[in-house]
Amino acid sequence: MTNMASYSKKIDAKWQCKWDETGLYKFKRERIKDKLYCLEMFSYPSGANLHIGHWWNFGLTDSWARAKRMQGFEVFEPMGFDAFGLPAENYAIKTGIHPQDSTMSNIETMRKQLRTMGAMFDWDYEVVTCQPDYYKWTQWLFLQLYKQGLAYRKQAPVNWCPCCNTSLANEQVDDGACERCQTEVTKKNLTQWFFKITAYADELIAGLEGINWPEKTKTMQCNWIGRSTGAAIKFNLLGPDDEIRVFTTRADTLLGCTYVVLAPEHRLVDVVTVTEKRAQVDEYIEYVKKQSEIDRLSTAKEKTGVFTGAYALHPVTGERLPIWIADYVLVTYGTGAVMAVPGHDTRDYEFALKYELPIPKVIKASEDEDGALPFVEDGVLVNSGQFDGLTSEEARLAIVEYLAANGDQASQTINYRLRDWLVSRQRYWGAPIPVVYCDSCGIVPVPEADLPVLLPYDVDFTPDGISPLAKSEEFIHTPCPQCSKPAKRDTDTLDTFVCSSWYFLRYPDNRSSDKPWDPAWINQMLPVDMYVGGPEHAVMHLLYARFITKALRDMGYINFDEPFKSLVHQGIILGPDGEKMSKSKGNAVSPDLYIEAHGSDVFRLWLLFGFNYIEGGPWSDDGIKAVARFVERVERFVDRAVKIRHSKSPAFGRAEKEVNYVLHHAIRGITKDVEAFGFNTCISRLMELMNALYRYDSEVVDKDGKFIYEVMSNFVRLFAPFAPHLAEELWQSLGHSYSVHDESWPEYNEAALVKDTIELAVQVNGRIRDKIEVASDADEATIKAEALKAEKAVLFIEGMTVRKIIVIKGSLVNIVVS
RNA sequence: GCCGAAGUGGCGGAAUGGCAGACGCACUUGACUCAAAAUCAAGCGUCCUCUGGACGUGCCGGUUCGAGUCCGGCCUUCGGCACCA
Repeated sequence: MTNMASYSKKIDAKWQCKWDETGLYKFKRERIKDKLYCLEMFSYPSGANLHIGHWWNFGLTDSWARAKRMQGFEVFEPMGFDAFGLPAENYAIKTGIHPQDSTMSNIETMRKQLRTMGAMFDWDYEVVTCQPDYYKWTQWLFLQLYKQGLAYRKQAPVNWCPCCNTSLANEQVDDGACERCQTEVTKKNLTQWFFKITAYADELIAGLEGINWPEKTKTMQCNWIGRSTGAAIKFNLLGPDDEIRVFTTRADTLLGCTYVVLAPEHRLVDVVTVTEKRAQVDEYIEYVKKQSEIDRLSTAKEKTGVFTGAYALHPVTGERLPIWIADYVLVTYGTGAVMAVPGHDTRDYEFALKYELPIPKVIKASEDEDGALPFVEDGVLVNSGQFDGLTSEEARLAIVEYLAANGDQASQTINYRLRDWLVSRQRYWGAPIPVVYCDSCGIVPVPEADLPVLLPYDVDFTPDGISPLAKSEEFIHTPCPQCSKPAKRDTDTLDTFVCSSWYFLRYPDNRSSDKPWDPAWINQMLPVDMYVGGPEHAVMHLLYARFITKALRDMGYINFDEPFKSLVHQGIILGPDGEKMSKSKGNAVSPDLYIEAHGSDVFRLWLLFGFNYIEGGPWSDDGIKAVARFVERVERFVDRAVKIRHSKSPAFGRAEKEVNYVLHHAIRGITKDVEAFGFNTCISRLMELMNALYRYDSEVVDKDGKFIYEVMSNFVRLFAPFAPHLAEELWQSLGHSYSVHDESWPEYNEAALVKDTIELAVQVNGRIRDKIEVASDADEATIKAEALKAEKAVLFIEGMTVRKIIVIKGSLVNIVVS
């Protein structure tokens, strides 16, 4: 018996040390030509130990990257921390422990824990977003966007989370509630900084074409951007010299417009409302304000509105159209005003019925059909004067053209659902916005030479809706960079999504101190070849990162258009109860006990084997023992292979051929499956190979020990990405030299996959009746003849006429009879 | 309401239009053992008149020699969008 220690976490530690000492996974910059940038979404340093989600994301992606490394790629797999953000600040409010202190100590814990995972992270390239050497460049990024006019400040009603005490970007509002704490958001009028992501709306859609991302994610981004083509049409007011601009995708229904609706918050409401209606209108606006965002957006709710007493003029007929205000028109979409066509829009229809407004029909399904209203599809125009008889499609062009020619009253337009990205946050634990306000000079960006604008340590961050930095006298007061007169700093911090929208650019050049990165180097290292992270970032982070990349490209700092060439979303491992894991629900499962008991590779193997990576599912440890058993089987067989290694080698016979077949079948399968993150089948193939080896050992008396040793060596190579520590140990036990991870990936041999004889199923009329054994190179005629002789098949053929025989090579024969 | 994905044994899950349930878990039986554990071996979709056969991948239909897979219609679950003009 070879004296090998059986696998445990001691083996993990042993090899982790060795890897560190030998710098095994250090990225070799000179091999840039073969680089493969494999990135996992970096994590927020929360206090607790690593959870299953981290393992699932980092550990399994690492297995993918390890396979790639063995296939000859120089893998760049960095790790870092998205360290700014609310949880640390909230924790501080509760406990008095400063975010800086808790974050840095959490990071230390996580670093240690991540090392025990045994991933290939190259810590030389770590980034920590809350450190001045990182956020200096986050601020730099802000200044570049500002210079380009892509960062601007405006007063607007913004989403406000009363619980987080801060404003939120549109993307951070989920069903009218704060994405983070589920508190209902309210509106607040504030002057805030925005990034002009809308300037890239079209390109953000177009860029989706060329990247290897899940279709679902692309669709989500596309929907989020919400591009719709239509027309802008002007309605002059009766009386005041002003106009209402509306956006519509249905200019063809213009002649059916019987009133115009403004959102209650629309600028013109105040202008048009007549004196007699003023009280009613004001009252209505008050009523709307009191509605919650959720109620306001509910489609189920009955629409309400009020007549302003004013009229607009129909751009074609000149007819007087009453101007209403109603809550079903949103100030945030389009122009905040609509032309109401009750005959052909369900919402306008409902509203018109309720307030007894006329509902004419201007579109028919076809010339001779006459359906009920509202009819919302395209059709043929009627009651539309000169436009009668045109199809909707034709009319959309004709009507806009006519109006354009007639005093520039309309134009073709594209409208987007996407809003500019609000980046100001009234919180402490973030990167300060590098801007100074001077009474004489106005908005003055902090000169790049003065960066970083340091986040002060001693700050009262009690949440009261006022930015904590505003309460720091030492922070706010600064001389104006332009005129040196006393001025004040911006007291808001940047949305943490700003930090994470460029970190992948910093990793490869994380020590650069005079510029954020060296463009020549970054242009070689990027784009990221494989990006793996949760589907919850499908719009927010991934859209922001794409936008920032495109903006930086336009400024000449990088030369590529898309940051992430390929993207995979891992599934979510739920609690054993099928609910999302969370501390408060008490269904969180910690990996630690499993690792303590079985070692990190067994835990990793179980994650790989027990679930589908893309789908995830409820946690269960039912099979972890099976995996531990498998590992023991593997260890025992390594001993066995070493023992019989020098037994005499008979001719390479049937039994050896069978084992060889299973080996090459496994190589082929694993090579293909690992590519698509199909890890569970990879482990299955390895189990099959192990089963075949045991079968051989117990059935064959005259063993070919040298061959079995070779097979086992290949097994360990294939095993290495999935059980990195154990594989090193086994590799050593086999007598090979360090390191198995520097070995090349086995290649399969077509010839080994060709068996001497193969079993074919014999079907009669598509139902399996018998099996036959034929030579694998048998021709069709032979196979047909054999099939017709198959005993059990004959019973079903007798007395029938054979119509056709279909032969599927290597699989089956179907005899069609009648 | 619109868009998309999914639905396979008791369980996790496999199946380029070609032998459904690979690989495991759980379970049953046997070997070894004083016994247990471990290990090894066998069985394990349902039903029946059981050396065989019928049925079977959410439901109903279709295409095909052949459908879990393709097409049409439904049901359920999940995800996204939703008074978006």
